Amino acid sequence: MDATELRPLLRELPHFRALPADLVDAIAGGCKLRTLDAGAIVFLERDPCRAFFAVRSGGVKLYRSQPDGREQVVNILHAGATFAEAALLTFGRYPVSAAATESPTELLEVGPEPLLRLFREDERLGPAMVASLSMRLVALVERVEELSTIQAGERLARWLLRQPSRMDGSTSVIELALAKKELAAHLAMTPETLSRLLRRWHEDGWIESERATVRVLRGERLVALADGAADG
Amino acid sequence: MDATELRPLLRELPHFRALPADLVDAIAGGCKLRTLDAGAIVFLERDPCRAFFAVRSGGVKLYRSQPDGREQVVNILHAGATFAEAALLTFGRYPVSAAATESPTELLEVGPEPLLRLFREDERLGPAMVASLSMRLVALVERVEELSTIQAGERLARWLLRQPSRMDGSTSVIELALAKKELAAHLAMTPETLSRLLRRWHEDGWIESERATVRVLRGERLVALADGAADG
DNA sequence: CGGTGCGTTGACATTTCTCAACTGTTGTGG
DNA sequence: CCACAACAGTTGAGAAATGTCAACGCACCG
Repeated sequence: MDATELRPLLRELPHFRALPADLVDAIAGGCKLRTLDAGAIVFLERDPCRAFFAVRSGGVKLYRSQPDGREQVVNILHAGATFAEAALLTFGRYPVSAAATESPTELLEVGPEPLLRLFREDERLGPAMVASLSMRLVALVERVEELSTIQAGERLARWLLRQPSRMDGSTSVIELALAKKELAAHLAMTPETLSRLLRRWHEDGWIESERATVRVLRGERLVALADGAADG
Repeated sequence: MDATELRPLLRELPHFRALPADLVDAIAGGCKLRTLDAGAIVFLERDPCRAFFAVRSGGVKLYRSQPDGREQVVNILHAGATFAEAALLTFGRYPVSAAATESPTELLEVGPEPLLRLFREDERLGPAMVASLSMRLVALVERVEELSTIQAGERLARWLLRQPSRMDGSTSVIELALAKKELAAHLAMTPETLSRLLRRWHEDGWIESERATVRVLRGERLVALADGAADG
């Protein structure tokens, strides 16, 4: 895998999309490709930060291990996403742990030198990274907003509304990118509660749920729930 | 208020701390000082972004208005904090609303031109802003982690542990920077639940709570709760 | 001194969790 | 290719935490 093959990959990343070819080539020279099995650890929180990563295929979860042994999943990333670039530029230590969730998962590993050099040499990289960090910040703010809502059904409705969906006639179809167990944790509820919510909405006749697919027959119900309507 | 008076103020800001004096002077020339009463709106979400702000005195809350009229407080800022700088560089629109919470609240308003010029001219500003954004990102991740915990007492314990405190003998004293009503909203619980938790812990004899002051007599109880121990 | 709003308390309703059992799917090894 | 193990998901019953509603005290501000 040489720089020629890596270049189109890098150009897909939000941080580098706007950069000229020669700079992308420069950074491609410092990359390594890692292939992981599900469960493999990329790094642990508090590890010294040696590189940042881009997901080429598969999936990666970022999580924090809690003192009682539970783990809190902070984010789940798929192809095209990058992570830990901020840690590389600032803290020197990773603030979260990262592990692959699929087999195989291919990661592009970018060391500090090319990135730091780039940062100095191209003044467009700074604003680009600020932009991409800002978008994550906004996404996190939305997640906080979502979690601050007290009713479990409202949290789920809000989450569903923010998922990418395709239309099939008048029903919108959402493919769950997470296992239901993980989705439940993400929404601060138990898998049982998630299961019961989906069942109740199904019995009320306005969603269909099969495997990892949710079909919303009446979107206005979802919006009403997300806006705080009691779910009767 | 001329650049000479503004300079020491700017040097206190995380983004500009490391910059040489001449650049700070340059940016100080583009600043305005605004004095607000409690409740005054600084900007509304979706407003076009004209400037970013630094808090000189008083307090500012960032919040999102929800469709049903409730408002979700995203953050509360005091002297030394900056906000909206990322929006200024990237989105063109504010993602949240901002309003003063105290009378008087003094804000330093920094327009886009000096900041953008600085960004181009000094390659240290980019990494500095990335660093400061990263710290906010980490703080938000911690808040998500906090909110993802199901037990209200555990959420409160975690929040208390992250607050600045001064030691008084073997007890740590925490001054609440928020009204209890707002703290409850911040922790996704009702004011009643917050009140009952503090009372129960007081009856159990390991905290004292008066007005906006909480004295933790036995810190290990707090840590145990934050680590997921049942609160009996 | 009277209002306005925060904070507290109690009684009650409800949601949500916990625990346990069961089902279905997936992947593995014989 | 089948049997079996492991695990996600579902369901039910009961318990516990937390929200709701209403009333009251208390501080702060005009």
